[in-house]
Amino acid sequence: MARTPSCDKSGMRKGTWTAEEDRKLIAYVSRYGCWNWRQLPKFAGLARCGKSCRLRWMNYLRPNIKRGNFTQQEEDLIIKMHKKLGNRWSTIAAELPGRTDNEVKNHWHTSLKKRVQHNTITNIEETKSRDIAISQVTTPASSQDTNGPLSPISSSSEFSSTTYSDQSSTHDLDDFDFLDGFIESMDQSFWLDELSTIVQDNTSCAFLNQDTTFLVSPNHSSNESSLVLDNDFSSFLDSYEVDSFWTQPYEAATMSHVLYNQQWGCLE
DNA sequence: AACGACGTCAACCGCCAGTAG
DNA sequence: ACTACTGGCGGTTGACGTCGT
Repeated sequence: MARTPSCDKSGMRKGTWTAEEDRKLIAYVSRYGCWNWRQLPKFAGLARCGKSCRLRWMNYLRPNIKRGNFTQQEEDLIIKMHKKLGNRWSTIAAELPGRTDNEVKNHWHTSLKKRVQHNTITNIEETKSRDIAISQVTTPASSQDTNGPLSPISSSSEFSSTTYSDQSSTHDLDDFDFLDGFIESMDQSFWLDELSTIVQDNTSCAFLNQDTTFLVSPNHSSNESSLVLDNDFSSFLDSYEVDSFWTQPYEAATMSHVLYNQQWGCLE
């Protein structure tokens, strides 16, 4: 069986995201989470591949993303960690609350790399000057004052302390406060209450088993309401020993957020 | 005003590791 | 052990804005 392409060439939008697409993605992920990025666009009503949605959410729409210029402290930390780790952008970004790996990577390539290269060249030149000065000092004919304001040694020391200062990071590594709030507002009782209401109203297709509560569609109505279990609905029912179910259609979005087990798996 | 060079950054692409069946 | 699939990562691209001539 051929592997399905990560992005469907036909009908999938590419390029810059519109405000409407952003709104749909925010609304969906904020409420239902990222239970499956590949399936998510269908439920969120987006003509995008899952990969594109994930990227947009992670790099731009996710709460607590810090926009704007990098602070001196952030830049120092990036330079220091890049020197230590290389191009491990996600690891570096993890030390910068609110910054994404993409943002850190871009900032490195557009700004910091040049600065570091320039400083390295400057440092080499200063080292050469210092060596020359030292050789002149050790020459019997020389009587220069090496502690003067233009001393290469003091200059090099200044470079070292300002550019590669080894400041210990005091960042709070727990950058997922928004998820804490998300979980608090959507605990298990929330889901069960929500579902019990639906079931009582008998307006949706749902079924229950001992451990898990699902809301599903048997593919009898519109395409929109039968996205997950179309192909193997009967075996799915069998596998969960369904006690009862209803066959009215419901909105696809409703179904997806009731799959709370996947929800917890995503957030853990 | 027009144009090209350059900088920025959102987004895409391909690859890889982990996982489930 | 193998295959299919997913999320994540880093490299790269291209659209857009800014600046200098």
